[in-house]
Amino acid sequence: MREVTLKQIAENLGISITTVSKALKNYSDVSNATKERVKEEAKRLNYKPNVFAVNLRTKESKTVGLIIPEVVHHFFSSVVNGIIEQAEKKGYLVIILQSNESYKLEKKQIDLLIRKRVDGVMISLANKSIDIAHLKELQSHEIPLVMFDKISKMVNCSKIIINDREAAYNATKHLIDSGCKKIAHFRGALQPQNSIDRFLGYKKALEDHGLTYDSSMVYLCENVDYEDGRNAAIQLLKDKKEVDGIFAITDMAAVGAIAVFNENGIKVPEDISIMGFSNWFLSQAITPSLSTVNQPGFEMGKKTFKLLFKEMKAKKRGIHFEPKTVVLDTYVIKRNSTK
Amino acid sequence: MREVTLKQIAENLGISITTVSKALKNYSDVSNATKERVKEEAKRLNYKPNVFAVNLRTKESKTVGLIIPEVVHHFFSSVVNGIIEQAEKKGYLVIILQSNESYKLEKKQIDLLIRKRVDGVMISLANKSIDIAHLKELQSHEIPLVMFDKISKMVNCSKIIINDREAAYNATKHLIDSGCKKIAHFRGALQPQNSIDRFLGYKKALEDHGLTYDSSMVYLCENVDYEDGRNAAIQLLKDKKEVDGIFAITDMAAVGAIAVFNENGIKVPEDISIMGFSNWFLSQAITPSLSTVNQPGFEMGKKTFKLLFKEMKAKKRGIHFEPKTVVLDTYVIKRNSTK
DNA sequence: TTAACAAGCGAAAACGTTTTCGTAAATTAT
DNA sequence: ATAATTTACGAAAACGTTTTCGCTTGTTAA
Repeated sequence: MREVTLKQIAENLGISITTVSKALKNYSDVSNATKERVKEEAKRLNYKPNVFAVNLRTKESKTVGLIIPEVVHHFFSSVVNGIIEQAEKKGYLVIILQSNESYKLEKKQIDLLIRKRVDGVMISLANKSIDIAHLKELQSHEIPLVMFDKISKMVNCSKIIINDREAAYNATKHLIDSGCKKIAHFRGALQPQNSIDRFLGYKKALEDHGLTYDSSMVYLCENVDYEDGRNAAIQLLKDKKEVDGIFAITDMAAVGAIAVFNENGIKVPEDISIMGFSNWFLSQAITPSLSTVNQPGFEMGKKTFKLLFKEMKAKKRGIHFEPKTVVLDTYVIKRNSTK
Repeated sequence: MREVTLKQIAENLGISITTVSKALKNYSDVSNATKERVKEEAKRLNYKPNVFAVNLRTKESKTVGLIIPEVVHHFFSSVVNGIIEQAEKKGYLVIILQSNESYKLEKKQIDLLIRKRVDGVMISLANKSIDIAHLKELQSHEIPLVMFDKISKMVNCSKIIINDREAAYNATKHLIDSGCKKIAHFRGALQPQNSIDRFLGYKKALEDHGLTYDSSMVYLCENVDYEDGRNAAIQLLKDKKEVDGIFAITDMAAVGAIAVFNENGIKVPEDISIMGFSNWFLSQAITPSLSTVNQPGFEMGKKTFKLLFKEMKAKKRGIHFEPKTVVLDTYVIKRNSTK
């Protein structure tokens, strides 16, 4: 049973391959009668164009690449969801790669995508990605690039982000408004822009509201996960700081902290208020439910692909595309971990 | 700036395209001297083979498809993680599609993957997939197929599963061993095999240990999520059943139930023991931490790709591959939601 | 009546690789 | 010395499309 090709159809109908190809693509120099005959035969034989040949001819793969730090992560999987949904609508498939927060791996995967000749790339940077040579390399191949969430200001491309600084400011302000005077911050690693921005938002909020910033109130959560949150909370208890509020860089870290306080008979929010970040879907399921900042992952994914699509389309038509930066809205969600 | 091709290299070196191609692939009928010259020039020009042409010629894409019910799901994202890691090691890229638990979408996506001429497909079925015509279609195109987790016995292909029935049996037995006499079950939808198997394991465990099975003790959780777990628990309270143990089909449902009991002053595990299923990574973070059954997602992903790889290799060599079914181990994890 | 034009179709090149087969030169065996 | 074999290379076909350009017809305008 051979694969059915244009040639096959052409022979069956006694016409040329050219005409068959044109008929299927509704070229105007094919008569309606022939078009119908061709389409019917194509359907009868269950013809499916050989994408390998189409790719070679048209020089596009109708495939895009996506690189994220980790797949097993609620926020990123939400983004993935938004991206593949939107991509499928436009007839694109998505190849997903994981950098595991490693620069070396990220570099390797960019190279993989270049070799694969994807039509575009979306990326959220690994924490350890200082160098951006690999992204420049990508751009030198004229492959459209869009960055989201964890971006680098050094790369000239479209970006979809939230205003981390403002969001963190509002989160901290929420703690202040609810009466907190001594607010600690569980911050993320030192490199990532969003970790820096959230820290700055926290600091600015304190300063704007007459609270003095104290660097000893800032605890480092390198991996911003549950375990880090636990450790930071334990350290905070050891330090015997007078703290009545914590702004944690992620919901996971916040949940870890809550667990430690629960175990030690410290009441949340009576003794200490806790604010998370991301609105992870189960932050409402823990006890007490977690106040947090909504971070719209699904929306970010949709928007990211949409922008990439526009850029790919512009490139195909040979017109210049000026990179855009889109800032998505966030808002504070008050639950029971704050007063 | 033109793309660099074999032709380019050949012209630079004054030799034929054939020889260049062979040199890069270490054919034995090219002298070492020429090989070195070619490789050096290739490196100098940063030559990258045009995959479109390679695909067309070799009839393979070095790409595999993966269809899962949902991306935003801890278990599935763990599987994805295992799959893409393993695939990358073997030089394959992974296209991920989401069926959203819809048969229609699943069918459409199988069709997409056929058109894309992927070298193999991995799938975990949507709940509503009764019909398997689309999978037969896939197989008629001689595309290797491996199913995992949510499988259909009607399809003759390799499968990676856990023994849901046995795992559920052990989970229920754990409740019985800890002294529970009246054990309810929060079951999943009626179609999926693993939902059926977990129910059967629960039932068998009761019967084997002198407890009578009572169908009114079985609550339906269609989507097996947090909300469903809450609703089932609320219904159970309304029913005023004398229940001292619950075996929930997923950790999510279990967590939902715990939340309801917490809110109603019912003590877990003193008043009622709760057993989950999956070992979702934060089931140890809630209060009380959740006893559950470990479901090895990452391992399942790795194993799934490995098996697919074997089958693809066999196909390439034209040798028959006999489908295998691999059953992965599970074990009960005792935490604080059971006595 | 001839010139101009439109409609409908096909030949052929091109995309860049892989692989089969042929052949000339160099080497070894007789 | 010739015959047999090995070594190293290249011509050319093939993979299945897309698209340009040219060639017939038949139709309309002058």
